Amino acid sequence: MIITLDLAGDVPIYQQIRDSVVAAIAQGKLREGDPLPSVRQLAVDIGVNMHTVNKAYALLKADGYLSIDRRSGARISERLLLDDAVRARIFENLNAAAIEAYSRGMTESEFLTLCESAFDQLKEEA
Amino acid sequence: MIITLDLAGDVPIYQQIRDSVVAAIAQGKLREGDPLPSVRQLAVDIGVNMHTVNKAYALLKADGYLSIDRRSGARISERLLLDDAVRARIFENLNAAAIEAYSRGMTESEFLTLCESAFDQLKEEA
Amino acid sequence: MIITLDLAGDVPIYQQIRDSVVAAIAQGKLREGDPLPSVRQLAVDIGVNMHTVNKAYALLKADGYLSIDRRSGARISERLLLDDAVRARIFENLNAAAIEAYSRGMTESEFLTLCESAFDQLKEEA
Amino acid sequence: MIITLDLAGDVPIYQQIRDSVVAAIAQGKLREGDPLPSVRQLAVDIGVNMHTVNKAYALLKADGYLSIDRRSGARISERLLLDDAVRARIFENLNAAAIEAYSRGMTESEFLTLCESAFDQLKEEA
DNA sequence: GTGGTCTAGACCACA
DNA sequence: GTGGTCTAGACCACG
Repeated sequence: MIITLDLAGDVPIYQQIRDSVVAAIAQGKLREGDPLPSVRQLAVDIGVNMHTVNKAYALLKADGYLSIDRRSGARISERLLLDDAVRARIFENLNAAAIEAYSRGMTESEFLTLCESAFDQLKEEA
Repeated sequence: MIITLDLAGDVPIYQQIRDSVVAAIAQGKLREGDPLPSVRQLAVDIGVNMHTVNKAYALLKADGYLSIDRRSGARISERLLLDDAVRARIFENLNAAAIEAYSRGMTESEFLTLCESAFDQLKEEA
Repeated sequence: MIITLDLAGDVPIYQQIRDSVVAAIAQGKLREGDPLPSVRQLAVDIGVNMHTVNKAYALLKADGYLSIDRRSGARISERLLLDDAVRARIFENLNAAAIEAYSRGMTESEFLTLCESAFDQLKEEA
Repeated sequence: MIITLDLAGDVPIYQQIRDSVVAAIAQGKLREGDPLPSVRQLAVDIGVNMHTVNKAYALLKADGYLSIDRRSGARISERLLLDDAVRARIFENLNAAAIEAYSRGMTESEFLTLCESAFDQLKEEA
Protein backbone atom coordinates (compact mmCIF):
# COMPACT_ATOMS: atom_id res chain seq x y z
CA MET A 1 0.00 0.00 0.00
CA ILE A 2 1.35 3.37 -1.03
CA ILE A 3 -0.38 5.24 1.76
CA THR A 4 0.69 4.90 5.36
CA LEU A 5 -1.20 6.59 8.17
CA ASP A 6 -0.45 7.44 11.76
CA LEU A 7 -3.86 8.03 13.31
CA ALA A 8 -2.37 8.90 16.69
CA GLY A 9 -0.02 11.65 15.49
CA ASP A 10 -0.61 15.39 15.26
CA VAL A 11 -0.50 15.53 11.48
CA PRO A 12 -4.02 15.62 10.00
CA ILE A 13 -4.96 12.49 8.12
CA TYR A 14 -5.71 14.36 4.90
CA GLN A 15 -2.22 15.85 5.10
CA GLN A 16 -0.69 12.42 5.55
CA ILE A 17 -2.57 11.14 2.53
CA ARG A 18 -1.37 14.14 0.53
CA ASP A 19 2.21 13.61 1.66
CA SER A 20 2.07 9.87 0.94
CA VAL A 21 1.01 10.49 -2.63
CA VAL A 22 3.73 13.09 -3.19
CA ALA A 23 6.30 10.73 -1.68
CA ALA A 24 5.07 7.92 -3.94
CA ILE A 25 5.59 10.19 -6.93
CA ALA A 26 9.09 11.07 -5.76
CA GLN A 27 9.87 7.38 -5.33
CA GLY A 28 8.60 6.54 -8.77
CA LYS A 29 5.78 4.38 -7.47
CA LEU A 30 3.38 6.77 -9.13
CA ARG A 31 4.09 8.34 -12.48
CA GLU A 32 2.53 11.11 -14.56
CA GLY A 33 -0.85 9.98 -15.83
CA ASP A 34 -1.28 7.13 -13.38
CA PRO A 35 -4.83 6.71 -12.08
CA LEU A 36 -5.67 6.97 -8.41
CA PRO A 37 -8.51 5.16 -6.64
CA SER A 38 -11.82 6.97 -6.42
CA VAL A 39 -12.39 9.03 -3.31
CA ARG A 40 -14.84 6.51 -1.95
CA GLN A 41 -12.72 3.51 -2.82
CA LEU A 42 -9.59 4.85 -1.18
CA ALA A 43 -11.61 5.86 1.86
CA VAL A 44 -12.77 2.28 2.28
CA ASP A 45 -9.29 0.89 1.62
CA ILE A 46 -7.53 2.92 4.27
CA GLY A 47 -10.46 3.04 6.67
CA VAL A 48 -11.19 6.74 6.82
CA ASN A 49 -14.11 8.89 5.87
CA MET A 50 -14.76 9.89 2.29
CA HIS A 51 -14.49 13.59 3.08
CA THR A 52 -11.03 13.18 4.51
CA VAL A 53 -9.79 11.63 1.27
CA ASN A 54 -11.68 14.30 -0.64
CA LYS A 55 -9.81 17.04 1.19
CA ALA A 56 -6.48 15.34 0.49
CA TYR A 57 -7.33 15.13 -3.22
CA ALA A 58 -8.34 18.79 -3.21
CA LEU A 59 -4.96 19.68 -1.70
CA LEU A 60 -3.12 17.62 -4.29
CA LYS A 61 -5.14 19.26 -7.03
CA ALA A 62 -4.38 22.73 -5.68
CA ASP A 63 -0.68 21.87 -5.56
CA GLY A 64 -0.78 20.68 -9.15
CA TYR A 65 -0.10 17.02 -8.45
CA LEU A 66 -3.52 15.76 -9.37
CA SER A 67 -5.99 16.42 -12.11
CA ILE A 68 -9.54 15.32 -11.54
CA ASP A 69 -11.55 14.20 -14.52
CA ARG A 70 -15.33 14.08 -14.17
CA ARG A 71 -15.48 10.86 -16.09
CA SER A 72 -12.61 8.70 -14.94
CA GLY A 73 -11.82 10.04 -11.50
CA ALA A 74 -8.37 11.22 -10.39
CA ARG A 75 -5.02 10.90 -12.15
CA ILE A 76 -1.50 12.15 -11.49
CA SER A 77 -1.05 15.30 -13.56
CA GLU A 78 0.54 14.82 -16.96
CA ARG A 79 3.04 17.61 -16.45
CA LEU A 80 4.48 18.11 -13.00
CA LEU A 81 5.89 21.60 -13.34
CA LEU A 82 8.37 23.28 -11.03
CA ASP A 83 6.60 26.58 -10.54
CA ASP A 84 7.20 29.37 -8.04
CA ALA A 85 4.71 28.03 -5.50
CA VAL A 86 6.58 24.71 -5.39
CA ARG A 87 9.93 26.45 -5.11
CA ALA A 88 8.60 28.54 -2.22
CA ARG A 89 7.37 25.40 -0.45
CA ILE A 90 10.75 23.75 -0.89
CA PHE A 91 12.69 26.80 0.27
CA GLU A 92 10.52 27.16 3.36
CA ASN A 93 11.46 23.66 4.45
CA LEU A 94 15.11 24.19 3.63
CA ASN A 95 15.13 27.42 5.56
CA ALA A 96 13.66 25.78 8.65
CA ALA A 97 16.29 23.05 8.42
CA ALA A 98 19.11 25.54 7.95
CA ILE A 99 18.02 27.58 10.97
CA GLU A 100 17.94 24.56 13.22
CA ALA A 101 21.32 23.47 11.91
CA TYR A 102 23.05 26.84 12.09
CA SER A 103 21.70 27.59 15.58
CA ARG A 104 23.37 24.41 16.80
CA GLY A 105 26.66 25.21 15.16
CA MET A 106 26.49 22.68 12.35
CA THR A 107 29.09 23.41 9.69
CA GLU A 108 28.04 24.23 6.16
CA SER A 109 29.78 21.17 4.77
CA GLU A 110 27.98 18.85 7.16
CA PHE A 111 24.70 20.54 6.31
CA LEU A 112 25.24 20.11 2.60
CA THR A 113 26.24 16.49 3.09
CA LEU A 114 22.94 15.95 4.89
CA CYS A 115 21.09 17.65 2.03
CA GLU A 116 22.81 15.45 -0.50
CA SER A 117 22.01 12.26 1.39
CA ALA A 118 18.34 13.23 1.66
CA PHE A 119 18.18 13.73 -2.10
CA ASP A 120 20.23 10.65 -2.97
CA GLN A 121 18.03 8.47 -0.80
CA LEU A 122 15.13 9.29 -3.10
CA LYS A 123 17.15 8.52 -6.22
CA GLU A 124 17.92 5.05 -4.93
CA GLU A 125 14.30 4.31 -4.11
CA ALA A 126 13.19 5.42 -7.53
CA MET B 1 11.96 43.11 18.61
CA ILE B 2 13.25 39.59 18.14
CA ILE B 3 9.84 38.03 17.85
CA THR B 4 7.65 38.60 14.84
CA LEU B 5 4.13 37.22 14.68
CA ASP B 6 1.61 36.65 11.92
CA LEU B 7 -1.69 36.35 13.74
CA ALA B 8 -3.60 35.64 10.55
CA GLY B 9 -1.40 32.75 9.41
CA ASP B 10 -1.92 29.04 9.89
CA VAL B 11 1.08 28.52 12.14
CA PRO B 12 0.16 28.45 15.86
CA ILE B 13 1.40 31.48 17.76
CA TYR B 14 3.38 29.41 20.26
CA GLN B 15 5.15 27.79 17.34
CA GLN B 16 5.97 31.18 15.84
CA ILE B 17 7.42 32.33 19.16
CA ARG B 18 9.51 29.16 19.36
CA ASP B 19 10.71 29.59 15.78
CA SER B 20 11.50 33.27 16.32
CA VAL B 21 13.76 32.46 19.28
CA VAL B 22 15.58 29.72 17.35
CA ALA B 23 15.99 32.07 14.38
CA ALA B 24 17.38 34.76 16.70
CA ILE B 25 19.96 32.27 17.96
CA ALA B 26 20.90 31.34 14.40
CA GLN B 27 21.28 35.02 13.53
CA GLY B 28 23.46 35.67 16.58
CA LYS B 29 20.95 38.01 18.18
CA LEU B 30 20.74 35.60 21.08
CA ARG B 31 23.78 33.73 22.41
CA GLU B 32 24.37 30.90 24.83
CA GLY B 33 23.54 32.03 28.34
CA ASP B 34 21.53 35.09 27.31
CA PRO B 35 18.49 35.77 29.50
CA LEU B 36 14.95 35.78 28.12
CA PRO B 37 12.03 37.84 29.43
CA SER B 38 9.72 36.18 31.93
CA VAL B 39 6.65 34.47 30.53
CA ARG B 40 4.43 37.22 31.88
CA GLN B 41 6.64 40.01 30.57
CA LEU B 42 6.94 38.59 27.07
CA ALA B 43 3.21 37.91 26.94
CA VAL B 44 2.50 41.57 27.65
CA ASP B 45 5.18 42.78 25.22
CA ILE B 46 3.88 40.89 22.23
CA GLY B 47 0.24 41.02 23.22
CA VAL B 48 -0.62 37.36 23.50
CA ASN B 49 -1.96 35.09 26.18
CA MET B 50 0.43 34.01 28.93
CA HIS B 51 -0.36 30.35 28.31
CA THR B 52 0.79 30.76 24.75
CA VAL B 53 4.23 32.01 25.75
CA ASN B 54 4.40 29.31 28.38
CA LYS B 55 3.85 26.65 25.75
CA ALA B 56 6.51 28.16 23.51
CA TYR B 57 9.05 28.12 26.35
CA ALA B 58 8.17 24.52 27.13
CA LEU B 59 8.82 23.59 23.50
CA LEU B 60 12.16 25.41 23.51
CA LYS B 61 13.15 23.64 26.70
CA ALA B 62 12.16 20.25 25.28
CA ASP B 63 14.25 20.97 22.20
CA GLY B 64 17.24 21.88 24.36
CA TYR B 65 17.36 25.57 23.48
CA LEU B 66 16.26 26.86 26.85
CA SER B 67 17.14 26.15 30.43
CA ILE B 68 14.67 27.36 33.00
CA ASP B 69 15.90 28.19 36.46
CA ARG B 70 13.31 29.03 39.09
CA ARG B 71 15.52 31.80 40.51
CA SER B 72 17.06 33.46 37.48
CA GLY B 73 14.27 32.80 34.98
CA ALA B 74 14.76 31.53 31.44
CA ARG B 75 18.12 31.56 29.69
CA ILE B 76 19.44 30.24 26.41
CA SER B 77 21.18 26.95 27.16
CA GLU B 78 24.90 27.24 27.96
CA ARG B 79 25.78 24.51 25.51
CA LEU B 80 23.73 24.17 22.32
CA LEU B 81 24.64 20.65 21.36
CA LEU B 82 24.10 18.98 18.01
CA ASP B 83 22.56 15.77 19.31
CA ASP B 84 20.62 13.08 17.51
CA ALA B 85 17.24 14.62 18.21
CA VAL B 86 18.32 17.83 16.51
CA ARG B 87 19.79 15.96 13.58
CA ALA B 88 16.53 14.04 13.21
CA ARG B 89 14.56 17.29 13.20
CA ILE B 90 16.82 18.77 10.56
CA PHE B 91 16.71 15.68 8.39
CA GLU B 92 12.94 15.55 8.57
CA ASN B 93 12.73 19.04 7.09
CA LEU B 94 15.34 18.27 4.46
CA ASN B 95 13.51 15.12 3.53
CA ALA B 96 10.24 16.95 3.05
CA ALA B 97 11.99 19.50 0.86
CA ALA B 98 13.76 16.79 -1.15
CA ILE B 99 10.50 14.94 -1.77
CA GLU B 100 8.74 18.03 -3.09
CA ALA B 101 11.77 18.85 -5.24
CA TYR B 102 12.39 15.39 -6.63
CA SER B 103 8.70 14.76 -7.36
CA ARG B 104 8.71 17.86 -9.55
CA GLY B 105 11.85 16.86 -11.39
CA MET B 106 14.28 19.32 -9.83
CA THR B 107 17.88 18.34 -10.54
CA GLU B 108 20.23 17.47 -7.71
CA SER B 109 22.53 20.38 -8.50
CA GLU B 110 19.69 22.87 -8.37
CA PHE B 111 18.51 21.37 -5.11
CA LEU B 112 21.95 21.65 -3.54
CA THR B 113 22.31 25.21 -4.79
CA LEU B 114 19.06 26.02 -3.03
CA CYS B 115 20.33 24.34 0.14
CA GLU B 116 23.53 26.35 -0.01
CA SER B 117 21.73 29.64 -0.49
CA ALA B 118 19.45 28.92 2.48
CA PHE B 119 22.48 28.31 4.68
CA ASP B 120 24.53 31.21 3.34
CA GLN B 121 21.65 33.58 3.92
CA LEU B 122 21.95 32.84 7.65
CA LYS B 123 25.70 33.41 7.64
CA GLU B 124 25.21 36.88 6.22
CA GLU B 125 22.57 37.78 8.78
CA ALA B 126 24.73 36.60 11.66
CA MET C 1 -11.76 21.57 -34.58
CA ILE C 2 -14.11 24.25 -33.31
CA ILE C 3 -14.69 22.62 -29.94
CA THR C 4 -11.97 22.49 -27.35
CA LEU C 5 -12.46 20.62 -24.08
CA ASP C 6 -10.69 20.62 -20.75
CA LEU C 7 -11.78 17.36 -19.17
CA ALA C 8 -9.89 18.09 -15.95
CA GLY C 9 -11.44 21.49 -15.32
CA ASP C 10 -14.38 22.39 -13.13
CA VAL C 11 -16.63 23.50 -15.96
CA PRO C 12 -19.13 20.81 -17.04
CA ILE C 13 -18.41 19.38 -20.47
CA TYR C 14 -21.83 20.23 -21.87
CA GLN C 15 -21.18 23.82 -20.80
CA GLN C 16 -17.83 23.82 -22.54
CA ILE C 17 -19.42 22.54 -25.74
CA ARG C 18 -22.08 25.23 -25.52
CA ASP C 19 -19.46 27.92 -24.90
CA SER C 20 -17.27 26.66 -27.75
CA VAL C 21 -20.12 26.96 -30.22
CA VAL C 22 -20.98 30.49 -29.05
CA ALA C 23 -17.31 31.46 -29.24
CA ALA C 24 -17.11 30.05 -32.77
CA ILE C 25 -20.04 32.22 -33.75
CA ALA C 26 -18.39 35.27 -32.23
CA GLN C 27 -15.20 34.50 -34.12
CA GLY C 28 -17.04 34.10 -37.39
CA LYS C 29 -16.17 30.43 -37.74
CA LEU C 30 -19.86 29.67 -37.63
CA ARG C 31 -22.44 31.88 -39.31
CA GLU C 32 -26.22 32.15 -39.27
CA GLY C 33 -27.72 29.11 -40.98
CA ASP C 34 -24.59 26.98 -40.82
CA PRO C 35 -25.26 23.29 -40.13
CA LEU C 36 -23.91 21.51 -37.07
CA PRO C 37 -23.00 17.83 -36.82
CA SER C 38 -25.62 15.48 -35.48
CA VAL C 39 -25.58 14.75 -31.78
CA ARG C 40 -24.26 11.26 -32.42
CA GLN C 41 -21.60 12.42 -34.86
CA LEU C 42 -20.25 15.16 -32.63
CA ALA C 43 -20.25 12.85 -29.63
CA VAL C 44 -18.03 10.41 -31.52
CA ASP C 45 -15.79 13.18 -32.87
CA ILE C 46 -14.94 14.70 -29.51
CA GLY C 47 -15.12 11.48 -27.54
CA VAL C 48 -17.87 12.23 -25.08
CA ASN C 49 -21.18 10.71 -24.18
CA MET C 50 -24.11 11.36 -26.51
CA HIS C 51 -26.23 12.65 -23.64
CA THR C 52 -23.62 15.32 -22.96
CA VAL C 53 -23.80 16.69 -26.48
CA ASN C 54 -27.57 16.48 -26.32
CA LYS C 55 -27.62 18.66 -23.25
CA ALA C 56 -25.30 21.19 -24.86
CA TYR C 57 -27.55 21.45 -27.93
CA ALA C 58 -30.59 21.88 -25.70
CA LEU C 59 -28.82 24.75 -23.93
CA LEU C 60 -27.91 26.39 -27.23
CA LYS C 61 -31.48 26.06 -28.43
CA ALA C 62 -32.82 27.55 -25.20
CA ASP C 63 -30.46 30.49 -25.58
CA GLY C 64 -31.60 31.04 -29.16
CA TYR C 65 -28.36 30.07 -30.87
CA LEU C 66 -29.61 26.87 -32.42
CA SER C 67 -32.67 25.80 -34.33
CA ILE C 68 -33.27 22.10 -34.52
CA ASP C 69 -35.18 20.70 -37.48
CA ARG C 70 -36.12 17.05 -37.45
CA ARG C 71 -35.32 16.71 -41.14
CA SER C 72 -32.21 18.82 -41.65
CA GLY C 73 -30.69 18.45 -38.21
CA ALA C 74 -29.23 21.30 -36.17
CA ARG C 75 -28.35 24.68 -37.65
CA ILE C 76 -27.23 28.02 -36.27
CA SER C 77 -30.31 30.20 -36.00
CA GLU C 78 -31.04 32.32 -39.07
CA ARG C 79 -31.43 35.48 -37.02
CA LEU C 80 -29.28 35.91 -33.92
CA LEU C 81 -31.26 38.56 -32.12
CA LEU C 82 -30.13 40.71 -29.26
CA ASP C 83 -33.15 40.22 -27.03
CA ASP C 84 -33.64 40.97 -23.36
CA ALA C 85 -32.62 37.49 -22.22
CA VAL C 86 -29.26 37.89 -23.94
CA ARG C 87 -28.79 41.37 -22.54
CA ALA C 88 -29.53 40.03 -19.06
CA ARG C 89 -26.96 37.25 -19.50
CA ILE C 90 -24.34 39.75 -20.62
CA PHE C 91 -25.08 42.17 -17.82
CA GLU C 92 -24.87 39.40 -15.24
CA ASN C 93 -21.31 38.64 -16.33
CA LEU C 94 -20.37 42.29 -16.47
CA ASN C 95 -21.80 42.82 -13.02
CA ALA C 96 -19.77 39.96 -11.55
CA ALA C 97 -16.64 41.39 -13.15
CA ALA C 98 -17.40 44.90 -11.92
CA ILE C 99 -17.95 43.68 -8.36
CA GLU C 100 -14.62 41.86 -8.25
CA ALA C 101 -12.91 44.89 -9.78
CA TYR C 102 -14.51 47.56 -7.62
CA SER C 103 -14.05 45.58 -4.40
CA ARG C 104 -10.30 45.53 -5.12
CA GLY C 105 -10.13 49.22 -5.83
CA MET C 106 -9.73 49.08 -9.60
CA THR C 107 -10.35 52.46 -11.22
CA GLU C 108 -13.17 52.92 -13.68
CA SER C 109 -10.79 53.81 -16.48
CA GLU C 110 -8.75 50.65 -15.97
CA PHE C 111 -11.94 48.61 -15.88
CA LEU C 112 -13.21 50.10 -19.12
CA THR C 113 -9.83 49.57 -20.77
CA LEU C 114 -10.07 45.92 -19.81
CA CYS C 115 -13.61 45.74 -21.24
CA GLU C 116 -12.44 47.30 -24.47
CA SER C 117 -9.52 44.90 -24.85
CA ALA C 118 -11.82 41.90 -24.28
CA PHE C 119 -14.12 43.12 -27.05
CA ASP C 120 -11.33 44.13 -29.45
CA GLN C 121 -9.70 40.75 -29.06
CA LEU C 122 -12.81 39.20 -30.60
CA LYS C 123 -12.83 41.65 -33.49
CA GLU C 124 -9.30 40.66 -34.43
CA GLU C 125 -10.11 36.96 -34.31
CA ALA C 126 -13.15 37.42 -36.47
CA MET D 1 -28.69 41.35 6.37
CA ILE D 2 -25.72 41.47 4.03
CA ILE D 3 -26.10 37.91 2.86
CA THR D 4 -28.92 36.81 0.62
CA LEU D 5 -29.41 33.19 -0.34
CA ASP D 6 -31.33 31.36 -3.01
CA LEU D 7 -31.59 27.81 -1.74
CA ALA D 8 -33.45 26.62 -4.82
CA GLY D 9 -30.92 27.84 -7.41
CA ASP D 10 -28.01 26.00 -8.96
CA VAL D 11 -25.32 28.12 -7.35
CA PRO D 12 -23.81 26.39 -4.30
CA ILE D 13 -24.69 28.05 -1.02
CA TYR D 14 -21.05 28.53 -0.04
CA GLN D 15 -20.52 30.32 -3.35
CA GLN D 16 -23.49 32.57 -2.71
CA ILE D 17 -22.11 33.45 0.72
CA ARG D 18 -18.74 34.20 -0.84
CA ASP D 19 -20.30 36.36 -3.54
CA SER D 20 -22.49 38.18 -1.03
CA VAL D 21 -19.46 39.18 1.04
CA VAL D 22 -17.54 40.36 -2.02
CA ALA D 23 -20.57 42.33 -3.19
CA ALA D 24 -20.89 43.89 0.28
CA ILE D 25 -17.27 45.00 0.06
CA ALA D 26 -17.85 46.48 -3.38
CA GLN D 27 -20.90 48.33 -2.08
CA GLY D 28 -18.99 49.71 0.88
CA LYS D 29 -21.11 47.84 3.42
CA LEU D 30 -17.97 46.05 4.52
CA ARG D 31 -14.62 47.79 4.74
CA GLU D 32 -11.04 46.67 5.24
CA GLY D 33 -10.58 45.43 8.77
CA ASP D 34 -14.26 44.94 9.52
CA PRO D 35 -15.04 41.85 11.58
CA LEU D 36 -17.26 39.06 10.28
CA PRO D 37 -19.47 36.78 12.40
CA SER D 38 -17.91 33.53 13.55
CA VAL D 39 -18.49 30.51 11.36
CA ARG D 40 -20.95 29.05 13.79
CA GLN D 41 -22.77 32.31 14.43
CA LEU D 42 -23.28 33.09 10.76
CA ALA D 43 -24.40 29.52 10.15
CA VAL D 44 -27.14 29.93 12.74
CA ASP D 45 -28.09 33.38 11.44
CA ILE D 46 -28.65 32.31 7.86
CA GLY D 47 -29.85 28.81 8.69
CA VAL D 48 -27.21 26.67 7.05
CA ASN D 49 -24.66 24.21 8.29
CA MET D 50 -21.42 25.34 9.88
CA HIS D 51 -19.33 23.55 7.26
CA THR D 52 -21.01 25.41 4.45
CA VAL D 53 -20.06 28.75 5.97
CA ASN D 54 -16.61 27.35 6.69
CA LYS D 55 -16.10 26.56 3.02
CA ALA D 56 -17.24 30.04 2.02
CA TYR D 57 -14.76 31.59 4.44
CA ALA D 58 -12.00 29.34 3.11
CA LEU D 59 -12.79 30.55 -0.42
CA LEU D 60 -12.72 34.18 0.68
CA LYS D 61 -9.44 33.59 2.44
CA ALA D 62 -7.93 31.93 -0.65
CA ASP D 63 -9.06 34.88 -2.75
CA GLY D 64 -7.44 37.32 -0.34
CA TYR D 65 -10.65 38.93 0.89
CA LEU D 66 -10.53 37.50 4.39
CA SER D 67 -7.90 36.99 6.99
CA ILE D 68 -8.67 34.58 9.77
CA ASP D 69 -7.19 35.25 13.18
CA ARG D 70 -7.09 32.39 15.64
CA ARG D 71 -8.10 34.70 18.45
CA SER D 72 -10.77 36.98 17.15
CA GLY D 73 -12.26 35.11 14.24
CA ALA D 74 -12.53 36.47 10.71
CA ARG D 75 -11.96 39.99 9.40
CA ILE D 76 -11.91 41.64 5.99
CA SER D 77 -8.27 41.80 4.88
CA GLU D 78 -6.48 45.05 5.67
CA ARG D 79 -5.11 45.39 2.16
CA LEU D 80 -7.29 44.32 -0.73
CA LEU D 81 -4.70 44.07 -3.46
CA LEU D 82 -5.35 43.85 -7.19
CA ASP D 83 -3.11 40.92 -8.03
CA ASP D 84 -2.88 38.80 -11.15
CA ALA D 85 -5.31 36.17 -9.90
CA VAL D 86 -7.99 38.82 -9.41
CA ARG D 87 -7.30 40.34 -12.81
CA ALA D 88 -7.62 36.90 -14.38
CA ARG D 89 -10.96 36.34 -12.63
CA ILE D 90 -12.23 39.70 -13.85
CA PHE D 91 -11.07 39.18 -17.40
CA GLU D 92 -12.66 35.76 -17.57
CA ASN D 93 -16.04 37.27 -16.79
CA LEU D 94 -15.51 40.13 -19.21
CA ASN D 95 -14.50 37.72 -21.91
CA ALA D 96 -17.64 35.62 -21.45
CA ALA D 97 -19.75 38.77 -21.63
CA ALA D 98 -17.94 40.01 -24.74
CA ILE D 99 -18.42 36.70 -26.54
CA GLU D 100 -22.15 36.64 -25.86
CA ALA D 101 -22.39 40.27 -26.97
CA TYR D 102 -20.29 39.97 -30.12
CA SER D 103 -21.98 36.75 -31.24
CA ARG D 104 -25.31 38.60 -31.19
CA GLY D 105 -24.00 41.55 -33.12
CA MET D 106 -23.87 44.08 -30.28
CA THR D 107 -21.81 47.11 -31.23
CA GLU D 108 -18.69 47.99 -29.32
CA SER D 109 -20.13 51.29 -28.15
CA GLU D 110 -23.23 49.63 -26.73
CA PHE D 111 -21.06 47.03 -25.01
CA LEU D 112 -18.89 49.67 -23.41
CA THR D 113 -21.94 51.63 -22.30
CA LEU D 114 -23.19 48.47 -20.59
CA CYS D 115 -19.79 48.02 -18.92
CA GLU D 116 -19.85 51.59 -17.69
CA SER D 117 -23.35 51.29 -16.27
CA ALA D 118 -22.41 48.11 -14.40
CA PHE D 119 -19.47 49.87 -12.81
CA ASP D 120 -21.33 53.11 -12.10
CA GLN D 121 -24.13 51.24 -10.41
CA LEU D 122 -21.62 50.10 -7.79
CA LYS D 123 -20.28 53.60 -7.28
CA GLU D 124 -23.75 54.88 -6.49
CA GLU D 125 -24.43 52.13 -3.99
CA ALA D 126 -21.15 52.79 -2.19
C1' DG E 1 -15.24 30.68 22.43
C1' DT E 2 -12.69 30.25 18.08
C1' DG E 3 -11.57 27.48 14.00
C1' DG E 4 -9.74 22.70 12.54
C1' DT E 5 -10.64 17.99 11.90
C1' DC E 6 -13.18 13.81 11.40
C1' DT E 7 -17.21 10.86 10.98
C1' DA E 8 -21.73 9.26 9.02
C1' DG E 9 -25.03 9.45 5.88
C1' DA E 10 -27.75 11.73 2.32
C1' DC E 11 -28.99 13.91 -2.26
C1' DC E 12 -27.72 15.73 -6.68
C1' DA E 13 -25.09 16.82 -11.09
C1' DC E 14 -22.38 14.82 -14.46
C1' DA E 15 -21.11 11.44 -17.84
C1' DG F 1 -20.24 5.07 -11.22
C1' DT F 2 -17.82 9.52 -10.35
C1' DG F 3 -17.17 13.77 -7.66
C1' DG F 4 -19.80 17.88 -5.53
C1' DT F 5 -22.64 19.56 -1.97
C1' DC F 6 -25.00 19.73 2.33
C1' DT F 7 -26.40 18.29 6.91
C1' DA F 8 -25.70 16.75 11.79
C1' DG F 9 -23.00 16.05 15.46
C1' DA F 10 -18.57 15.15 17.74
C1' DC F 11 -13.76 15.92 19.54
C1' DC F 12 -9.56 18.55 19.70
C1' DA F 13 -6.06 22.48 19.34
C1' DC F 14 -5.55 27.15 20.18
C1' DG F 15 -5.74 31.21 22.91
